[in-house]
Amino acid sequence: MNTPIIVAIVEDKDDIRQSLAILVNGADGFVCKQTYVNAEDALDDLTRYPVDVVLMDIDLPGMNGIECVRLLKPRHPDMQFMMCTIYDEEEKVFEALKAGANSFILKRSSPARLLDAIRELHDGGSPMSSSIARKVVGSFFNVPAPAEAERNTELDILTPREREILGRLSKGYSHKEVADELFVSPTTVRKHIFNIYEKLQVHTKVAAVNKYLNRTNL
Amino acid sequence: MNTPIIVAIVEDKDDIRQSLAILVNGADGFVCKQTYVNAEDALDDLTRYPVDVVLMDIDLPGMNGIECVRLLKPRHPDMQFMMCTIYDEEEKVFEALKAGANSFILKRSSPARLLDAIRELHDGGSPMSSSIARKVVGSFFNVPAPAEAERNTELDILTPREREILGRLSKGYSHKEVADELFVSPTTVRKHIFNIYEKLQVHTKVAAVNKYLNRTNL
DNA sequence: GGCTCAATACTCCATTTGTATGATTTTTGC
DNA sequence: GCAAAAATCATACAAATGGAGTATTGAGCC
Repeated sequence: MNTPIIVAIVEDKDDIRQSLAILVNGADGFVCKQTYVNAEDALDDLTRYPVDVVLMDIDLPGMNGIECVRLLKPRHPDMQFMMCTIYDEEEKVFEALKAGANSFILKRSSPARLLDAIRELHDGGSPMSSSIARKVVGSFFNVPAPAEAERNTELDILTPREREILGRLSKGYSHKEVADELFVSPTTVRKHIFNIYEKLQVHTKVAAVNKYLNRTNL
Repeated sequence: MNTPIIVAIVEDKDDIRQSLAILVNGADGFVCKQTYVNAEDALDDLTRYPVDVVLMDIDLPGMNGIECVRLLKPRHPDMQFMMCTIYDEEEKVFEALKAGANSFILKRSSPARLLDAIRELHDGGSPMSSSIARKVVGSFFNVPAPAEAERNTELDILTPREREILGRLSKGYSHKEVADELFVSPTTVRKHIFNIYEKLQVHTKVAAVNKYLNRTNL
């Protein structure tokens, strides 16, 4: 046995998370030292301390597992994400695939099957529960139009001008730089920003930009 | 065991075809009375006498297995096609999926796995060898493969502590809030942030967070 | 006409942040 | 054990930012 497969678990339910950890740690060739009860913690920690395979629950309090994958995958393309779900909800599956998930299993899968799946995933496969695979396979038959991304309705309450300014803030511009670009006074920009903060219920640039970029609950 | 799953086999190589038939007929709940050595015969016969599941070789003399599926599937939408192939050739996989194939397995799969797969297929699943699934899954996530070479190496030059602080900044925290969370003085946090700015070549929080979140090209 | 809203603009003030310089203690790699 | 890297803290100053109040103009609506 050479180096074990390093596994992380993101699952809010205590019993399930612990069972999974025990299963993984009890098997030869696997080790799991990183478990998380929510996506926020996982995102933060896994960015800094990547692992080989992440077992990610989809339905998490706060940020869901799919969002978490969407943020983590670009940072660590080699990290493999196995989505764990109770039901094979169609939309979720495709959403997760687009976010960069590599594998899908139903929680009712047997322990042996789960371990096999982790190994397969680590070896470059994409193990999937077959009912989920059916949905994916079926999507090819009817040439699906790539669904457009879900918008953030919060931004709708902003005026066009406010969105324009917020967009520039998201690039890291200062008040003055935005003002120069839009040919208005810095005071005006500040007033707009103040109004934006009120509408979005934030108090800092970074928080506002997070909402603008749909990263509301990092 | 109620009604057995009726299986047909389309495979030009005598030894493989016969082994498969023996395997299927020897197992409880399966029966295979229809085997074909080419796509033309299968097309003709299966049109008149449909079965539950068809094990279809892709590389056949004359008409290939994919063409055969393309013609048969519309006539019998409930008939399930399991493509059997030696290599997981990418183009072939997608071509077959579009033709209406439901399942994919590599010929080197174990007999037990094959029988499981047939049963799953009949039960509405789409069992796939995981390396094939990987191709399918990968087709959804269109990151031009920053596999290893051109990763976001910028974050690698940060120390763990710096990444930790940057992570908190990305949530919209102020210097003081970060300091309180990490039990250090605000001065220390500011020093870290300053060092981060130098390494990332930025001068504001928003710009740093953008790099952290890989959003360089807004 | 009167009303509302968006966009523009100003002032004043307190706080936060960015930059610079310097220093001490821990950790880590060889 | 030593040298390098990382983490810690301090002081100081200038710039940027967040917050509050006020005001003018023009567009659209009833």
